[in-house]
Amino acid sequence: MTHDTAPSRKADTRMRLLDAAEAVARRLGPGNLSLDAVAAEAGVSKGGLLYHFPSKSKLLEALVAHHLSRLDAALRAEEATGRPNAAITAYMDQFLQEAARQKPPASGLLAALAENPQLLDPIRARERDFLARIRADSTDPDFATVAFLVVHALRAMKMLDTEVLDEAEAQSMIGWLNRRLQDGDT
Amino acid sequence: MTHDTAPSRKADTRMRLLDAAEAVARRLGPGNLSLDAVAAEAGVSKGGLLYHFPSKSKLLEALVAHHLSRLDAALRAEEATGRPNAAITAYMDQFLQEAARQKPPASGLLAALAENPQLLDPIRARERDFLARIRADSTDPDFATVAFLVVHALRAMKMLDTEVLDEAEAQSMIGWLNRRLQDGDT
DNA sequence: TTGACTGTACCGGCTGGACGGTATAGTTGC
DNA sequence: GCAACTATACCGTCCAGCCGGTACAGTCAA
Repeated sequence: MTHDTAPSRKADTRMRLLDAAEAVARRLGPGNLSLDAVAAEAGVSKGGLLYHFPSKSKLLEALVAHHLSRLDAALRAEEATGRPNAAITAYMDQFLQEAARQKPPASGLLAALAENPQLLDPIRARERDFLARIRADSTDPDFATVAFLVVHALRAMKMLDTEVLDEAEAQSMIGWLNRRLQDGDT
Repeated sequence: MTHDTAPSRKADTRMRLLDAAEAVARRLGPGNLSLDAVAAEAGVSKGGLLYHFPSKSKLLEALVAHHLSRLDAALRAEEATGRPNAAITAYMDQFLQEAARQKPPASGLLAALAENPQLLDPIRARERDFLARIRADSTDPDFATVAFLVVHALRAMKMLDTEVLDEAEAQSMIGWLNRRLQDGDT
């Protein structure tokens, strides 16, 4: 029970706790996230949880940071090509990949929002940054902004489990935008 | 202090309570909405609050219903003209009007979501309904869907206090969409 | 090599406060 | 005289954060 072949037991437990927090938030509702429930879900005691995250706020903060770093890493790689419209294209691709993964990105984010809206400040800042980059390197800033907003809406719907458009419709929507982007009409 | 020129004291108090709930949700965060805080904000005793809404769940339900009825009334009126693209045009106009009003629509909705995501089911259903109508009476369903999603994104951002685009940018975005709709390009 | 000591990772019980809801007795205005 | 409240007290539950442990791996000195 005390072997340690994994790279880091600590990092693994941290990750399990973050995953557990998202699962619980999705199951019980963003406002009903309790530390006890998270600990139980992760198979860790409450003390153990508080060892890794000294307060609930820190846990939610980590949840936001984790979400951000995943998105950011995926984007920077794709965006580095430097072609025109690279930023918006990467943004759309990233969404498609994220959507294709079975794991619903689900919202520990909503739990963070429920507890303290300020926790989402980093996300707001990053989103503004994305839009600026998207407009900067696009051939048609207005249209690129439209594409950005469409992706934003699709993500928001997934987060809220809304499903106004199904998977296929969302994909065809993205395809439609991509085609317009390459045609470059004004 | 005890004048009563309004049509109904009961309805007035109900409205004040709903407004107070939204204000508190915005100030304390959606997950920190307490009945005591709402009663205090509205200048009503806790007993009075529970007289009108026998449980917190009922209050949140009423918040959702209130939001829905306002949106619906505004839309049906504008949509009744029967012209092509009437639905999506009405949807966009409605957003602009709502945005122009000083009152941030703010989200008692988020409070409802935090407590129990199922409370938003009526909103999801209505949103699906809107999209269906929008596609049905539009000259270019794909483009109408894009417009719908853009408005959706702008609303979501307002709700989350994101402000990625400012008022003027949002308006110019809507204007851009409107122009495309009237040109009727494929 | 052994025994004292240290730091890390984690356990689980407890407490104090917040909050939803109940109860009840009184008050005001139409 | 009833509907629409006010005022206050109270109960039970939930929950964040705290704290005193435990297990164990590594270190280092004698």
